[in-house]
Amino acid sequence: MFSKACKYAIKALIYIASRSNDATRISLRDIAAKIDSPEHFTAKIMQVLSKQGIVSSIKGPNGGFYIENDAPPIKLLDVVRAIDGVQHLSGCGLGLKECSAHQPCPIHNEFSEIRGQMLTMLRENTIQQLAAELSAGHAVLKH
Amino acid sequence: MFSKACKYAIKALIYIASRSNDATRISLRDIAAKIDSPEHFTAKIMQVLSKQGIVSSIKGPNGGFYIENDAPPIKLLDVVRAIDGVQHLSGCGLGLKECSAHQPCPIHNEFSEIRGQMLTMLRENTIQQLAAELSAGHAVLKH
DNA sequence: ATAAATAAAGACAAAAATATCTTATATTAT
DNA sequence: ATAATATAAGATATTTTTGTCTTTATTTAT
Ligand code: FES
Ligand code: FES
Repeated sequence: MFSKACKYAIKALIYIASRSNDATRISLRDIAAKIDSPEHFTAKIMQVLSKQGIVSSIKGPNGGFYIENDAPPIKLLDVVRAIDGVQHLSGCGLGLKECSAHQPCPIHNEFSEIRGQMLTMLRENTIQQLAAELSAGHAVLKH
Repeated sequence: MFSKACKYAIKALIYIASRSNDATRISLRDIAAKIDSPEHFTAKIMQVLSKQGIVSSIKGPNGGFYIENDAPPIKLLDVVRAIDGVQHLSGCGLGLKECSAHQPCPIHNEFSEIRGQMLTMLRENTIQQLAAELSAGHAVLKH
């Protein structure tokens, strides 16, 4: 559904958000440990998120990643778009060059409806909301 | 969403079904041309489908692939399961080792609902039905 | 029988995704 | 200033997916 990179990105951001109320910076090592991801691979993903302005970072001792307290909510869709690209969420389910109701593939109607629900879900859910779920102990990021 | 292999498989089967009323065998070359797929890669996929009993084949001149007229309907889910595997449709959206309501990831509720709708769609739609759409000119398999 | 057509099988290659390792650079604490 | 910490960047490796090529086996038509 999503690439591993994208899953790591979402989990990392949720973890960071869940600890960003107290202005602490979260180190890469800590992130990788808490979401059970390869550290250096995660680093690359974080760099993309950082460049896109989705997460902030500070170098040096006590440095790390953080999300501003007054930052606007980060939609899941923003993250998926940044990592997997938009084509991933608008392309034809059967791989036609473009998805259109004009020249649809055989599953266009059924597929595009579900894809639309997925898009809605990704638009309506924010990293901050999900971080609250995590903080409340209602969810986990690793097993 | 689905792998390329799986997309090719679905398209190939729909094409075959759309021409299987008249007991003709469809050659690999014809399939690849009509669904715009690499011929030998498609061959491998067809072999998997053939071994799983999803499609029938006959060698030699005038040989090719076909679907019995009185064959039971092929659910899209059967095809996805054969090519991409079942994990693809039951695994956690964020990559946790297993998806469970007991130890859910932060997007479990939202994700599993959509995944369920996808499963329902794949169960309710059959290759034969979609082939009819194609035959009626309501859909295409390539651009 | 022979030749032609075709699926089947397997070796090989290329590309993409994922993962690891190394070095550079910036920042803070001492 | 120096050392320690941590992000940033890039080179390299591994794995998976996708794609290509070659050979074999089977069947039909002649
Ligand atoms: S054309 Fe295939 S999903 Fe829209
Ligand atoms: S636990 Fe993640 S989707 Fe169910």
